[in-house]
Amino acid sequence: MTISKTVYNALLNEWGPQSWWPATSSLEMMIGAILTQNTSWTQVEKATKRLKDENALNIESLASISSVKLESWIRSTGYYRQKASAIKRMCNTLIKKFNGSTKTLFSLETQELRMELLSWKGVGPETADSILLYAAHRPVFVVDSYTRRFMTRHGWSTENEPYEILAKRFTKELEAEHTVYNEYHALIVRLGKTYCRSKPQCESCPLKFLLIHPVSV
DNA sequence: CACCAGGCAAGTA
DNA sequence: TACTTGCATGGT
Repeated sequence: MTISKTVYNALLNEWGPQSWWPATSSLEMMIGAILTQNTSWTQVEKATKRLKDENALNIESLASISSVKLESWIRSTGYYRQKASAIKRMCNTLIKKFNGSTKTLFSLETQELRMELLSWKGVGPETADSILLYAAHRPVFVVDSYTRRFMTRHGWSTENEPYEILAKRFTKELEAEHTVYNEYHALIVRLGKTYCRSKPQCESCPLKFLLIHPVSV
């Protein structure tokens, strides 16, 4: 039993499946992935609800509405000008290159799809991999700030290691099942939100019975 | 008041 | 390649 698998089992046993990604369509998931960049999820929920209330959560609407309108609807998520233009560009690309359909986009092979997503301004490694995992159901591991902090604190990585190296550390030890990567990432985020913020609460952490000693910051 | 939240791109050396 | 800076609102 590898350590990463042991941690996964412990977290899943503690909290059960997290039912990520909380979205009812691929497009909603992709929009959410952009909106949540460096922003708390409650703000994303607010913005998403607004888009639904405005009946604008579809590719055609988002591609054609005015930037000013879209910016005002997603204002609460911060960086709203950049995010609005990223969303509009994404929808225009879907129309021009992929027949206005996320299914056509997702017919690409995983590596091709990753390259395509990364070529979109406003989509970096985490956003691309989130889309690959949670919308396209590909077996990739998402490394976010919670994952980095968790790995650093427990001696699984030193600081400033490249994104792909950290992701590999998980994928090497786990079976290549997208459902496992899905749950694991969501569980790490929950762990980080609950016990592993800037002020750690190791005494009550569900991992405390494992002999994993935090190593400072 | 400071600090943080499910990052990314562009500029500089 | 490796650092630095701008983007921006809202909650604690």
